[in-house]
Amino acid sequence: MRVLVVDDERRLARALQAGLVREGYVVDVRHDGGAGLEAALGGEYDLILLDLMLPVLSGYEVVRRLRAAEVWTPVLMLTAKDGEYDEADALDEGADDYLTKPFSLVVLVARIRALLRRGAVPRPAVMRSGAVEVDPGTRKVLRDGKEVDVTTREFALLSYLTHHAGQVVSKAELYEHVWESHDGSGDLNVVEVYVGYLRRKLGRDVIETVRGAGYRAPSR
Amino acid sequence: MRVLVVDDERRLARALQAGLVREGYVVDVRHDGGAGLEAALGGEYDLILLDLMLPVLSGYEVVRRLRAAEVWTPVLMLTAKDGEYDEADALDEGADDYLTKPFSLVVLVARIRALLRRGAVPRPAVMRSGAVEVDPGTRKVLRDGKEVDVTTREFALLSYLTHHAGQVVSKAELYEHVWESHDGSGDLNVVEVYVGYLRRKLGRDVIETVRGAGYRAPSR
DNA sequence: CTCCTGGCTGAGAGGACGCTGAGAGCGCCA
DNA sequence: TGGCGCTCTCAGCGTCCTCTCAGCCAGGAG
Repeated sequence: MRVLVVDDERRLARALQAGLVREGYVVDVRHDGGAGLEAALGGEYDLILLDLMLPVLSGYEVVRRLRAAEVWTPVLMLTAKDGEYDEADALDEGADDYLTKPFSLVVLVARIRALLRRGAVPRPAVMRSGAVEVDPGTRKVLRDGKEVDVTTREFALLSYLTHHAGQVVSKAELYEHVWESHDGSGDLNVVEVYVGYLRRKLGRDVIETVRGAGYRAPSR
Repeated sequence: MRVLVVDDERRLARALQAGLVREGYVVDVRHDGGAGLEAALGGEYDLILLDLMLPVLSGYEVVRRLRAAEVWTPVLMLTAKDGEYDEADALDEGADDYLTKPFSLVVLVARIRALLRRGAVPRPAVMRSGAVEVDPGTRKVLRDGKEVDVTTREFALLSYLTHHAGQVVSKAELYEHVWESHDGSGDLNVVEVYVGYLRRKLGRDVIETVRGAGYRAPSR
Protein backbone atom coordinates (compact mmCIF):
# COMPACT_ATOMS: atom_id res chain seq x y z
CA MET A 1 0.00 0.00 0.00
CA ARG A 2 1.57 3.26 -1.11
CA VAL A 3 0.65 6.49 0.63
CA LEU A 4 1.56 10.01 -0.40
CA VAL A 5 1.87 12.60 2.37
CA VAL A 6 1.75 16.27 1.36
CA ASP A 7 2.40 18.65 4.23
CA ASP A 8 4.68 21.64 4.62
CA GLU A 9 5.18 21.17 8.36
CA ARG A 10 8.24 18.99 8.08
CA ARG A 11 8.15 17.75 11.64
CA LEU A 12 4.60 16.54 11.27
CA ALA A 13 5.28 15.04 7.86
CA ARG A 14 8.20 13.09 9.21
CA ALA A 15 6.17 11.89 12.17
CA LEU A 16 3.39 10.74 9.86
CA GLN A 17 5.85 8.96 7.63
CA ALA A 18 7.44 7.16 10.56
CA GLY A 19 4.07 6.17 12.00
CA LEU A 20 2.73 4.88 8.71
CA VAL A 21 5.87 3.00 7.84
CA ARG A 22 5.55 1.26 11.19
CA GLU A 23 2.04 0.21 10.13
CA GLY A 24 3.45 -1.33 7.00
CA TYR A 25 2.71 1.36 4.44
CA VAL A 26 5.15 2.61 1.84
CA VAL A 27 5.25 6.38 2.23
CA ASP A 28 6.37 9.21 -0.04
CA VAL A 29 6.49 12.81 1.19
CA ARG A 30 6.14 16.17 -0.60
CA HIS A 31 6.23 19.57 1.01
CA ASP A 32 4.19 21.82 -1.27
CA GLY A 33 1.06 21.61 -3.38
CA GLY A 34 2.82 21.71 -6.73
CA ALA A 35 5.17 18.85 -5.97
CA GLY A 36 2.31 17.00 -4.31
CA LEU A 37 0.07 17.29 -7.34
CA GLU A 38 2.83 16.16 -9.65
CA ALA A 39 3.58 13.12 -7.52
CA ALA A 40 -0.10 12.30 -7.18
CA LEU A 41 -0.66 12.51 -10.92
CA GLY A 42 2.35 10.44 -11.83
CA GLY A 43 2.83 7.97 -9.02
CA GLU A 44 0.63 5.05 -8.30
CA TYR A 45 -0.71 5.72 -4.81
CA ASP A 46 -3.46 3.98 -2.95
CA LEU A 47 -4.13 6.99 -0.74
CA ILE A 48 -3.15 10.64 -0.41
CA LEU A 49 -2.89 12.57 2.86
CA LEU A 50 -3.18 16.22 1.98
CA ASP A 51 -2.75 19.31 4.13
CA LEU A 52 -5.25 22.06 3.39
CA MET A 53 -2.88 25.02 3.81
CA LEU A 54 0.04 24.48 1.47
CA PRO A 55 2.57 26.63 -0.38
CA VAL A 56 2.26 26.94 -4.19
CA LEU A 57 -1.11 25.18 -4.44
CA SER A 58 -3.66 24.81 -1.66
CA GLY A 59 -5.03 21.40 -0.74
CA TYR A 60 -8.37 22.38 -2.28
CA GLU A 61 -6.70 23.16 -5.54
CA VAL A 62 -4.71 19.95 -5.58
CA VAL A 63 -7.82 17.84 -5.13
CA ARG A 64 -9.72 19.78 -7.77
CA ARG A 65 -6.99 19.30 -10.32
CA LEU A 66 -6.55 15.66 -9.45
CA ARG A 67 -10.23 14.98 -10.00
CA ALA A 68 -10.24 17.08 -13.15
CA ALA A 69 -7.45 14.85 -14.43
CA GLU A 70 -9.63 11.85 -13.62
CA VAL A 71 -7.40 10.56 -10.90
CA TRP A 72 -9.62 9.00 -8.26
CA THR A 73 -7.13 8.06 -5.59
CA PRO A 74 -8.82 8.50 -2.20
CA VAL A 75 -7.81 11.75 -0.51
CA LEU A 76 -7.79 12.35 3.22
CA MET A 77 -7.62 16.06 3.96
CA LEU A 78 -5.68 17.36 6.97
CA THR A 79 -6.67 20.77 8.28
CA ALA A 80 -5.73 23.07 11.12
CA LYS A 81 -8.81 25.21 10.70
CA ASP A 82 -12.00 23.72 11.99
CA GLY A 83 -14.76 25.97 10.75
CA GLU A 84 -17.47 23.75 9.45
CA TYR A 85 -17.52 25.35 6.01
CA ASP A 86 -13.94 24.38 5.34
CA GLU A 87 -14.80 20.79 5.92
CA ALA A 88 -17.84 20.92 3.72
CA ASP A 89 -15.88 22.68 0.97
CA ALA A 90 -13.10 20.13 1.01
CA LEU A 91 -15.52 17.25 0.79
CA ASP A 92 -17.41 18.88 -2.04
CA GLU A 93 -14.22 19.40 -3.99
CA GLY A 94 -13.76 15.67 -4.07
CA ALA A 95 -11.84 14.84 -0.93
CA ASP A 96 -13.04 11.62 0.64
CA ASP A 97 -12.57 12.47 4.28
CA TYR A 98 -10.88 15.04 6.47
CA LEU A 99 -9.23 15.17 9.83
CA THR A 100 -8.72 18.22 12.03
CA LYS A 101 -5.30 18.81 13.54
CA PRO A 102 -4.26 17.88 16.09
CA PHE A 103 -5.25 14.26 15.65
CA SER A 104 -3.88 11.02 17.04
CA LEU A 105 -2.15 8.42 14.97
CA VAL A 106 -4.67 5.85 16.14
CA VAL A 107 -7.54 7.77 14.60
CA LEU A 108 -5.57 8.48 11.46
CA VAL A 109 -4.73 4.85 10.90
CA ALA A 110 -8.33 3.81 11.50
CA ARG A 111 -9.57 6.38 8.99
CA ILE A 112 -7.00 5.27 6.46
CA ARG A 113 -8.09 1.70 6.87
CA ALA A 114 -11.72 2.70 6.42
CA LEU A 115 -10.88 4.64 3.26
CA LEU A 116 -8.84 1.84 1.78
CA ARG A 117 -11.47 -0.71 2.65
CA ARG A 118 -14.24 1.06 0.81
CA GLY A 119 -11.80 2.14 -1.86
CA ALA A 120 -11.84 -1.52 -2.82
CA VAL A 121 -13.57 -0.58 -6.04
CA PRO A 122 -11.56 2.39 -7.19
CA ARG A 123 -12.85 4.04 -10.31
CA PRO A 124 -10.45 2.94 -12.98
CA ALA A 125 -9.11 5.86 -14.95
CA VAL A 126 -10.19 6.21 -18.54
CA MET A 127 -7.22 6.77 -20.80
CA ARG A 128 -7.30 8.99 -23.86
CA SER A 129 -4.97 9.25 -26.78
CA GLY A 130 -5.99 11.24 -29.80
CA ALA A 131 -9.47 10.22 -30.86
CA VAL A 132 -9.23 6.99 -28.91
CA GLU A 133 -10.55 6.29 -25.44
CA VAL A 134 -9.65 3.20 -23.45
CA ASP A 135 -11.70 2.17 -20.42
CA PRO A 136 -10.15 -0.66 -18.40
CA GLY A 137 -13.27 -0.95 -16.22
CA THR A 138 -15.73 -1.76 -18.94
CA ARG A 139 -12.98 -3.05 -21.23
CA LYS A 140 -14.32 -0.85 -23.98
CA VAL A 141 -12.46 1.04 -26.66
CA LEU A 142 -14.02 4.08 -28.30
CA ARG A 143 -12.88 5.70 -31.52
CA ASP A 144 -14.53 9.10 -31.97
CA GLY A 145 -17.08 7.98 -29.39
CA LYS A 146 -17.96 4.83 -31.29
CA GLU A 147 -17.31 1.46 -29.72
CA VAL A 148 -14.81 -0.77 -31.46
CA ASP A 149 -14.36 -4.48 -30.75
CA VAL A 150 -10.84 -5.51 -29.85
CA THR A 151 -9.43 -8.83 -28.70
CA THR A 152 -7.71 -9.39 -25.38
CA ARG A 153 -4.21 -9.06 -26.81
CA GLU A 154 -5.08 -5.99 -28.77
CA PHE A 155 -6.63 -4.43 -25.70
CA ALA A 156 -3.58 -5.15 -23.58
CA LEU A 157 -1.26 -3.64 -26.16
CA LEU A 158 -3.40 -0.56 -26.66
CA SER A 159 -3.73 -0.05 -22.93
CA TYR A 160 -0.02 -0.12 -22.43
CA LEU A 161 0.57 2.36 -25.22
CA THR A 162 -2.11 4.83 -24.16
CA HIS A 163 -1.02 4.53 -20.57
CA HIS A 164 2.32 5.83 -21.75
CA ALA A 165 0.82 8.21 -24.28
CA GLY A 166 3.36 10.63 -25.71
CA GLN A 167 6.32 8.43 -24.86
CA VAL A 168 8.15 6.19 -27.25
CA VAL A 169 7.88 2.57 -26.14
CA SER A 170 10.26 0.00 -27.58
CA LYS A 171 9.08 -3.25 -29.09
CA ALA A 172 11.04 -5.15 -26.48
CA GLU A 173 9.28 -3.31 -23.66
CA LEU A 174 5.89 -3.91 -25.24
CA TYR A 175 6.70 -7.54 -25.72
CA GLU A 176 7.75 -7.89 -22.13
CA HIS A 177 4.63 -6.28 -20.73
CA VAL A 178 1.99 -7.56 -23.09
CA TRP A 179 3.37 -10.98 -23.92
CA GLU A 180 5.59 -13.29 -21.95
CA SER A 181 8.05 -11.40 -19.86
CA HIS A 182 11.63 -11.57 -18.75
CA ASP A 183 12.88 -14.43 -20.90
CA GLY A 184 14.65 -11.84 -22.98
CA SER A 185 14.14 -13.23 -26.41
CA GLY A 186 11.04 -13.81 -28.35
CA ASP A 187 9.98 -12.89 -31.83
CA LEU A 188 9.19 -9.19 -31.72
CA ASN A 189 7.44 -9.48 -35.04
CA VAL A 190 4.28 -10.32 -33.16
CA VAL A 191 4.27 -6.77 -31.83
CA GLU A 192 4.33 -5.40 -35.35
CA VAL A 193 1.51 -7.70 -36.33
CA TYR A 194 -0.70 -6.51 -33.49
CA VAL A 195 0.12 -2.88 -34.08
CA GLY A 196 -1.12 -3.56 -37.59
CA TYR A 197 -4.38 -5.06 -36.30
CA LEU A 198 -5.01 -2.05 -34.09
CA ARG A 199 -4.30 0.40 -36.88
CA ARG A 200 -6.75 -1.41 -39.12
CA LYS A 201 -9.48 -1.29 -36.49
CA LEU A 202 -8.89 2.17 -35.09
CA GLY A 203 -7.20 4.11 -37.86
CA ARG A 204 -3.61 4.56 -38.98
CA ASP A 205 -2.96 7.47 -36.67
CA VAL A 206 -3.61 5.78 -33.32
CA ILE A 207 -0.06 4.47 -33.17
CA GLU A 208 2.94 6.26 -34.62
CA THR A 209 6.04 4.37 -35.69
CA VAL A 210 9.35 5.76 -34.49
CA ARG A 211 11.79 4.01 -36.73
CA GLY A 212 14.57 2.28 -34.85
CA ALA A 213 13.05 3.13 -31.48
CA GLY A 214 9.54 1.78 -31.15
CA TYR A 215 5.98 3.07 -31.12
CA ARG A 216 4.14 6.01 -29.62
CA ALA A 217 0.51 6.81 -28.92
CA PRO A 218 -0.12 10.52 -29.49
CA SER A 219 -0.63 12.33 -26.19
CA ARG A 220 -3.76 14.11 -27.34
CA MET B 1 -31.99 8.28 -2.23
CA ARG B 2 -33.27 6.44 0.83
CA VAL B 3 -31.70 7.07 4.20
CA LEU B 4 -32.29 5.16 7.42
CA VAL B 5 -31.84 7.07 10.67
CA VAL B 6 -31.38 5.02 13.84
CA ASP B 7 -31.27 7.12 17.01
CA ASP B 8 -33.04 6.84 20.32
CA GLU B 9 -33.04 10.57 20.99
CA ARG B 10 -36.38 11.27 19.40
CA ARG B 11 -35.94 15.01 19.18
CA LEU B 12 -32.66 14.68 17.31
CA ALA B 13 -34.02 11.94 15.08
CA ARG B 14 -36.97 14.10 14.12
CA ALA B 15 -34.71 17.06 13.41
CA LEU B 16 -32.46 14.93 11.20
CA GLN B 17 -35.42 13.56 9.34
CA ALA B 18 -36.80 17.04 8.69
CA GLY B 19 -33.43 18.36 7.57
CA LEU B 20 -32.73 15.47 5.22
CA VAL B 21 -36.21 15.48 3.73
CA ARG B 22 -35.65 19.14 2.95
CA GLU B 23 -32.50 18.09 1.07
CA GLY B 24 -34.49 15.69 -1.02
CA TYR B 25 -33.80 12.38 0.72
CA VAL B 26 -36.42 9.81 1.62
CA VAL B 27 -35.98 9.11 5.32
CA ASP B 28 -37.05 6.26 7.58
CA VAL B 29 -36.51 6.38 11.33
CA ARG B 30 -35.99 3.67 13.97
CA HIS B 31 -35.36 4.20 17.65
CA ASP B 32 -33.42 1.16 18.79
CA GLY B 33 -30.71 -1.12 17.50
CA GLY B 34 -32.92 -4.13 16.97
CA ALA B 35 -35.48 -2.32 14.87
CA GLY B 36 -32.68 -0.52 13.09
CA LEU B 37 -30.89 -3.70 12.15
CA GLU B 38 -34.08 -5.29 10.94
CA ALA B 39 -34.89 -2.30 8.75
CA ALA B 40 -31.35 -2.13 7.42
CA LEU B 41 -31.33 -5.83 6.53
CA GLY B 42 -34.67 -5.78 4.83
CA GLY B 43 -35.03 -2.37 3.29
CA GLU B 44 -32.91 -1.13 0.47
CA TYR B 45 -31.19 1.97 1.80
CA ASP B 46 -28.47 3.99 0.16
CA LEU B 47 -27.13 5.15 3.49
CA ILE B 48 -27.58 4.50 7.20
CA LEU B 49 -27.09 7.07 9.97
CA LEU B 50 -26.47 5.12 13.11
CA ASP B 51 -26.16 6.29 16.70
CA LEU B 52 -23.45 4.53 18.68
CA MET B 53 -25.33 4.29 21.99
CA LEU B 54 -28.62 2.54 21.34
CA PRO B 55 -31.06 0.40 23.31
CA VAL B 56 -31.31 -3.34 22.54
CA LEU B 57 -28.28 -3.42 20.22
CA SER B 58 -25.41 -0.93 20.19
CA GLY B 59 -24.37 0.79 16.99
CA TYR B 60 -21.22 -1.33 16.91
CA GLU B 61 -23.25 -4.45 17.06
CA VAL B 62 -25.61 -3.33 14.32
CA VAL B 63 -22.76 -2.60 11.92
CA ARG B 64 -21.05 -5.87 12.72
CA ARG B 65 -24.16 -7.87 12.03
CA LEU B 66 -24.94 -5.94 8.89
CA ARG B 67 -21.50 -6.62 7.46
CA ALA B 68 -21.65 -10.22 8.59
CA ALA B 69 -24.86 -10.53 6.60
CA GLU B 70 -22.99 -9.09 3.63
CA VAL B 71 -24.97 -5.89 3.54
CA TRP B 72 -22.62 -3.16 2.41
CA THR B 73 -24.78 -0.09 2.66
CA PRO B 74 -22.56 2.84 3.70
CA VAL B 75 -22.88 3.59 7.42
CA LEU B 76 -22.28 6.98 8.99
CA MET B 77 -21.85 6.61 12.73
CA LEU B 78 -23.15 9.27 15.11
CA THR B 79 -21.55 9.42 18.53
CA ALA B 80 -21.81 11.53 21.65
CA LYS B 81 -18.58 10.21 23.10
CA ASP B 82 -15.44 11.51 21.56
CA GLY B 83 -12.72 9.29 22.91
CA GLU B 84 -10.52 8.42 20.01
CA TYR B 85 -10.78 4.70 20.60
CA ASP B 86 -14.49 4.76 20.04
CA GLU B 87 -13.99 6.28 16.65
CA ALA B 88 -11.30 3.86 15.70
CA ASP B 89 -13.40 0.94 16.87
CA ALA B 90 -16.43 2.04 14.92
CA LEU B 91 -14.45 2.44 11.76
CA ASP B 92 -12.81 -0.92 12.19
CA GLU B 93 -16.16 -2.60 12.67
CA GLY B 94 -17.10 -1.56 9.18
CA ALA B 95 -18.62 1.89 9.54
CA ASP B 96 -17.61 4.18 6.71
CA ASP B 97 -17.43 7.45 8.57
CA TYR B 98 -18.42 8.95 11.88
CA LEU B 99 -19.54 12.28 13.24
CA THR B 100 -19.31 13.52 16.81
CA LYS B 101 -22.35 15.14 18.35
CA PRO B 102 -23.12 17.95 18.32
CA PHE B 103 -22.66 18.50 14.61
CA SER B 104 -24.18 20.93 12.20
CA LEU B 105 -26.51 19.91 9.42
CA VAL B 106 -24.19 21.50 6.87
CA VAL B 107 -21.37 19.17 7.80
CA LEU B 108 -23.69 16.19 7.97
CA VAL B 109 -25.06 16.80 4.51
CA ALA B 110 -21.60 17.29 3.05
CA ARG B 111 -20.43 14.03 4.62
CA ILE B 112 -23.48 12.24 3.32
CA ARG B 113 -22.82 13.55 -0.13
CA ALA B 114 -19.19 12.44 0.02
CA LEU B 115 -20.25 8.98 1.13
CA LEU B 116 -22.87 8.64 -1.55
CA ARG B 117 -20.52 9.93 -4.21
CA ARG B 118 -17.96 7.26 -3.59
CA GLY B 119 -21.01 5.25 -2.58
CA ALA B 120 -19.26 1.96 -3.31
CA VAL B 121 -21.91 1.63 -6.00
CA PRO B 122 -25.04 2.56 -4.12
CA ARG B 123 -27.45 -0.22 -4.78
CA PRO B 124 -30.68 0.99 -6.30
CA ALA B 125 -33.79 -0.84 -5.19
CA VAL B 126 -34.43 -2.09 -8.70
CA MET B 127 -31.59 -2.72 -11.12
CA ARG B 128 -32.00 -2.26 -14.84
CA SER B 129 -29.89 -3.49 -17.67
CA GLY B 130 -31.16 -3.18 -21.17
CA ALA B 131 -34.71 -4.48 -21.32
CA VAL B 132 -34.29 -6.41 -18.11
CA GLU B 133 -35.33 -5.34 -14.63
CA VAL B 134 -34.16 -7.11 -11.49
CA ASP B 135 -35.83 -6.53 -8.13
CA PRO B 136 -33.83 -7.98 -5.24
CA GLY B 137 -36.65 -7.13 -2.83
CA THR B 138 -39.33 -9.28 -4.43
CA ARG B 139 -36.82 -11.55 -6.24
CA LYS B 140 -38.57 -10.90 -9.51
CA VAL B 141 -37.17 -10.49 -12.98
CA LEU B 142 -38.95 -8.60 -15.73
CA ARG B 143 -38.13 -8.71 -19.42
CA ASP B 144 -39.87 -5.89 -21.33
CA GLY B 145 -42.17 -5.57 -18.32
CA LYS B 146 -43.18 -9.22 -18.44
CA GLU B 147 -42.30 -11.43 -15.49
CA VAL B 148 -39.94 -14.32 -16.17
CA ASP B 149 -39.37 -17.25 -13.82
CA VAL B 150 -35.77 -17.82 -12.83
CA THR B 151 -34.22 -20.23 -10.37
CA THR B 152 -32.23 -19.17 -7.32
CA ARG B 153 -28.87 -19.65 -9.00
CA GLU B 154 -29.92 -17.87 -12.12
CA PHE B 155 -31.21 -14.98 -10.04
CA ALA B 156 -28.00 -14.69 -8.07
CA LEU B 157 -25.94 -14.64 -11.24
CA LEU B 158 -28.17 -12.11 -12.96
CA SER B 159 -28.20 -9.88 -9.89
CA TYR B 160 -24.47 -9.80 -9.68
CA LEU B 161 -24.12 -8.95 -13.33
CA THR B 162 -26.74 -6.21 -13.39
CA HIS B 163 -25.36 -4.82 -10.17
CA HIS B 164 -22.15 -4.29 -12.06
CA ALA B 165 -23.89 -3.29 -15.27
CA GLY B 166 -21.48 -1.94 -17.84
CA GLN B 167 -18.47 -3.54 -16.17
CA VAL B 168 -16.80 -6.66 -17.37
CA VAL B 169 -16.95 -9.35 -14.71
CA SER B 170 -14.64 -12.33 -14.99
CA LYS B 171 -15.90 -15.87 -14.72
CA ALA B 172 -13.69 -16.37 -11.69
CA GLU B 173 -15.26 -13.41 -9.92
CA LEU B 174 -18.75 -14.59 -10.78
CA TYR B 175 -17.92 -18.05 -9.56
CA GLU B 176 -16.57 -16.69 -6.34
CA HIS B 177 -19.60 -14.56 -5.59
CA VAL B 178 -22.40 -16.72 -6.89
CA TRP B 179 -21.03 -20.17 -6.15
CA GLU B 180 -18.56 -21.37 -3.56
CA SER B 181 -15.98 -18.79 -2.71
CA HIS B 182 -12.33 -18.44 -1.99
CA ASP B 183 -11.12 -21.95 -2.70
CA GLY B 184 -9.65 -20.61 -5.88
CA SER B 185 -10.37 -23.43 -8.22
CA GLY B 186 -13.61 -24.85 -9.37
CA ASP B 187 -14.97 -25.64 -12.77
CA LEU B 188 -15.85 -22.30 -14.30
CA ASN B 189 -17.86 -24.07 -16.97
CA VAL B 190 -20.85 -23.90 -14.68
CA VAL B 191 -20.84 -20.14 -15.15
CA GLU B 192 -21.07 -20.58 -18.89
CA VAL B 193 -23.91 -23.01 -18.48
CA TYR B 194 -25.93 -20.60 -16.37
CA VAL B 195 -25.23 -17.70 -18.66
CA GLY B 196 -26.70 -19.95 -21.32
CA TYR B 197 -29.82 -20.59 -19.24
CA LEU B 198 -30.36 -16.89 -18.65
CA ARG B 199 -29.91 -16.06 -22.29
CA ARG B 200 -32.50 -18.66 -23.24
CA LYS B 201 -35.01 -17.26 -20.78
CA LEU B 202 -34.36 -13.56 -21.22
CA GLY B 203 -32.91 -13.17 -24.68
CA ARG B 204 -29.45 -13.36 -26.14
CA ASP B 205 -28.66 -9.74 -25.51
CA VAL B 206 -29.02 -9.64 -21.71
CA ILE B 207 -25.45 -10.78 -21.25
CA GLU B 208 -22.59 -9.94 -23.55
CA THR B 209 -19.56 -12.18 -23.83
CA VAL B 210 -16.22 -10.43 -23.67
CA ARG B 211 -13.96 -13.13 -24.95
CA GLY B 212 -10.96 -13.72 -22.76
CA ALA B 213 -12.24 -11.36 -20.07
CA GLY B 214 -15.67 -12.38 -18.88
CA TYR B 215 -19.25 -11.20 -19.20
CA ARG B 216 -20.99 -7.86 -19.14
CA ALA B 217 -24.57 -6.74 -18.64
CA PRO B 218 -25.27 -3.75 -20.88
CA SER B 219 -25.42 -0.55 -18.88
CA ARG B 220 -28.70 0.60 -20.37
C1' DC C 1 20.07 4.71 -58.28
C1' DT C 2 21.21 0.67 -55.34
C1' DC C 3 21.59 -1.70 -51.38
C1' DC C 4 20.34 -2.74 -46.79
C1' DT C 5 17.81 -2.68 -42.73
C1' DG C 6 13.69 -2.28 -40.34
C1' DG C 7 8.89 -2.37 -40.60
C1' DC C 8 4.40 -4.09 -42.63
C1' DT C 9 1.07 -7.52 -44.03
C1' DG C 10 -1.57 -11.61 -46.09
C1' DA C 11 -2.19 -16.41 -45.43
C1' DG C 12 -2.82 -20.17 -42.65
C1' DA C 13 -2.05 -23.79 -38.81
C1' DG C 14 -3.10 -24.80 -34.35
C1' DG C 15 -5.14 -24.06 -30.24
C1' DA C 16 -7.85 -21.78 -26.72
C1' DC C 17 -12.26 -20.42 -25.59
C1' DG C 18 -17.08 -20.46 -25.15
C1' DC C 19 -21.56 -22.76 -26.07
C1' DT C 20 -24.70 -26.49 -25.76
C1' DG C 21 -27.16 -31.05 -25.37
C1' DA C 22 -27.33 -35.01 -22.58
C1' DG C 23 -27.70 -36.84 -18.41
C1' DA C 24 -26.60 -37.96 -13.40
C1' DG C 25 -27.37 -36.72 -8.55
C1' DC C 26 -30.11 -34.71 -5.09
C1' DG C 27 -33.82 -32.95 -2.41
C1' DC C 28 -38.69 -32.15 -2.09
C1' DC C 29 -43.40 -33.44 -2.39
C1' DA C 30 -47.26 -36.29 -3.24
C1' DT D 1 -41.46 -44.77 -4.11
C1' DG D 2 -42.00 -42.22 -8.22
C1' DG D 3 -42.01 -37.76 -10.34
C1' DC D 4 -40.31 -33.19 -10.77
C1' DG D 5 -37.32 -29.30 -10.73
C1' DC D 6 -32.87 -27.64 -9.87
C1' DT D 7 -27.95 -27.98 -10.08
C1' DC D 8 -23.91 -29.32 -11.90
C1' DT D 9 -20.53 -32.26 -14.87
C1' DC D 10 -18.91 -33.79 -19.12
C1' DA D 11 -17.67 -34.10 -23.85
C1' DG D 12 -18.04 -32.51 -28.51
C1' DC D 13 -18.19 -28.84 -31.67
C1' DG D 14 -17.66 -24.50 -33.91
C1' DT D 15 -15.62 -20.10 -33.79
C1' DC D 16 -12.43 -16.78 -33.01
C1' DC D 17 -7.78 -15.61 -31.56
C1' DT D 18 -2.99 -15.96 -31.61
C1' DC D 19 1.19 -16.36 -33.55
C1' DT D 20 4.50 -17.82 -37.27
C1' DC D 21 6.34 -17.35 -41.67
C1' DA D 22 7.61 -15.50 -45.92
C1' DG D 23 7.57 -12.00 -48.99
C1' DC D 24 7.06 -7.17 -49.85
C1' DC D 25 7.65 -2.19 -49.07
C1' DA D 26 9.78 2.14 -47.44
C1' DG D 27 13.39 5.03 -45.73
C1' DG D 28 18.12 6.15 -45.26
C1' DA D 29 23.00 5.95 -46.53
C1' DG D 30 26.34 5.89 -49.92
